[in-house]
Amino acid sequence: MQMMMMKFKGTFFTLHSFQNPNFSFSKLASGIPPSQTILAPFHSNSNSNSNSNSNSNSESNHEFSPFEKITKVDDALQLFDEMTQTQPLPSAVKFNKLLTVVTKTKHYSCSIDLFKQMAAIGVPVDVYTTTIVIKCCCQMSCTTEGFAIVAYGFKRGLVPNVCTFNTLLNGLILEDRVIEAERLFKKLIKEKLCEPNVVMYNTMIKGLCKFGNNDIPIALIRLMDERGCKPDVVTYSTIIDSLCKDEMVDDALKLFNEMILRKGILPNVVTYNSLMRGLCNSGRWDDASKILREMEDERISPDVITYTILVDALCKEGKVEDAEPIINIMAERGKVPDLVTYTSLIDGYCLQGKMRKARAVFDGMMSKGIVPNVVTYNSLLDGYCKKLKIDEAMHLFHQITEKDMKPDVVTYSIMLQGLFRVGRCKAARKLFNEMRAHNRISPDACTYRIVLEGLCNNHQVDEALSLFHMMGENKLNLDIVVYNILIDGASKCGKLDIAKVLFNDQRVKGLHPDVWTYTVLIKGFCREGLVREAKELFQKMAEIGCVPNRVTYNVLLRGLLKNGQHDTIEMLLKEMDGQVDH
DNA sequence: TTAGGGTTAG
Repeated sequence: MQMMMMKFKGTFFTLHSFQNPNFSFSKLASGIPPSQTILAPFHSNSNSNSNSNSNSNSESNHEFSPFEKITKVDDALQLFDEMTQTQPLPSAVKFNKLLTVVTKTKHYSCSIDLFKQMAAIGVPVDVYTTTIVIKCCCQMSCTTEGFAIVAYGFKRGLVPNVCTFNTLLNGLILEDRVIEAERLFKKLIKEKLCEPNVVMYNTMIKGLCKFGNNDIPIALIRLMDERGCKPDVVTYSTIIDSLCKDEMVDDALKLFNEMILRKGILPNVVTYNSLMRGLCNSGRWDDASKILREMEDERISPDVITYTILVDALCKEGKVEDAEPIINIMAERGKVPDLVTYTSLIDGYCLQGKMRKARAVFDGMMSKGIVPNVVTYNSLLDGYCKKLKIDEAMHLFHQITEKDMKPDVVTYSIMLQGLFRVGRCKAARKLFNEMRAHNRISPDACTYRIVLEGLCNNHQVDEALSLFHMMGENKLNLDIVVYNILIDGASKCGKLDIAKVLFNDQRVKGLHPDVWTYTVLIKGFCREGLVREAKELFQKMAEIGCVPNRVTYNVLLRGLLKNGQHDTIEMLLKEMDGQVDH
C-alpha cells in the first residue's frame, strides 16, 4: 500500500498547478506512449517457437475444448447438433460453455433458441445455463422474460444466486427501469435472498449514475465498506465516468485520487479513458496530455478507445487535421482503428464541410473491410445537408435502405432538417409521415423541434400549430424549446395573439420560460410597435431573475430605435455595459 | 469446470 502511494505521488494532486503554455496538438499526439504489451505472439503464428510452453498448453486444451476454436455462430450450431446426438449427452458444463461462446458473439436470440432446444431434448441445465439465457433476454431488452426463466428454473429446483440476480438487475437498468432495480436490490438484502457482492454493487451504482445521481453511488461505496464488501476499480471507474459525463471533471479527479491514495486501488485503461474523455470534452488539453504521460509512467497502454476519444475530441474542436495523424500513430503502435475511430474522423470532416475528405476516409475504411453502420451514414448525411447538398444526401439516404441497413430516428431527423432548410416542405412532410407510419421508428423530441421549426421558417405556422396540438399532452408538449419555436414562429407571421396564448400556456403547464422565450416575445412586441409591452416584459424578466443576454438587448434596442425612444436607449446601453459580455 | 459489473461515434 505504501509502495502504491509512493508510486502515485506524482498523480493529479498538483493538477491545478499544472500548466503548459507551450502545449500543441502535435505534442499531444507524440506524447502517446507506445504499446507496452507484446502482442506479437498472439497476433501471428510466426512466433510459435518463442512461446512453446503456452503453445503446447493451448494445443492440449484444444483437444478437449472445441469451444475455443469457434469463431462463427454456424460452427457453434454445428457443434451443438453433434453434442445433442452424442450418447450419453454431454454434461451441462459443456453446453454452458457453448452457450457462452454464442452469447459472446452477441447472437442472443440464437442462444435462447438453443436453450429451448436443450429443454425440449432433456439436456441437463443448471443455474449457470439459466443465468446465461437470462442475460440474453436482458440484452434484447426482454428482462421480463428473464424473470420468467427464473420461475422456470425455480420449478426445476434451480435456485437463483447472486450472479442470476445481478444479471436481472443489469437488465432492468439497461431498460431504464432503475426504480424496479432499486426495489429488487433492497428486497434481496431485506429478505436475505443473496448477499450483494462487489459486482452487484457495481451494477446498482451504474444504474443510479445512469439515473443522473452521483451522490448516492458515492454513499453506496460507504455502505459497501460497512457491509464488508471492498469496492474495486470498476466501482470507482463507474462513478468517475458518470462525473465526467456530467462535466464534473474536478470531482472525478478527486475520486480518482481517493481511489489510489486512500484505497490503494490501481486505475486501469478504462479509468484513464473516462478521465481522458472528460478532460478532452471540457477542452482541458494540457490535463489530457498529462493523463497520457501518467499512463506511460504507469505502463498502461492506451487502447483503441483512448485513441478514439482523442480523435473525436480533436474533431469536435475543429482540429480534424490534428486528429487524422492519430490513425497513423495507432498503426505504428499496433492498435487497429475501428468503426468508431473512423466514424469520429468522418464526422470531423463533415462538421467542417470537407465532404471530399470525409468521403475519402469513408472509402479508405471500407477498403479495409470495415462495414459502416447507421451512425457513420448519419454523419455523412448531416455533412451533405449542412452544405445544402440535398440531392447527395437523398441519394445516400436511399443507399442506406438499399444496403439493408435500418435508418433510425437520427437519420430521419437529419433528412427532415435538410429538406426544410432548402424549402422542400412537401418532401419533408412526406418523409415525416413515412416516419410516423413506421412501426419501429418514432419521432423524438428532437424530430418534433426540427419539424416545427422547419414549418415555421417556411411560413407554415398553422401547420406547425396543428401538429403541436395534435401532439396532445405528452412529454413533447412540455418542452420549453418547442414553445420558443412556436412563439417565435407565430409572432413572425403577425399572430401575436397566438404567441401570447402560447406564452401563458407554457407557464400554466409549469414550464420555466428561459431567455430565449422572453427574447422571442419581446421581438414579437417590437415588430408590432408595441414597445411598452416589450419594455414591461423586459422588466418582468429582471424581476424573476432571468438574465437578458446580448440578443435580448439587441432586440429591444432595435425596437426602441424604430420607435424613436432615444432616452430609454441610452439608459439601456449603460445597463448593458455593466451586464453583458462583449 | 461453465454464468453476472465499468470506457469510444451521430
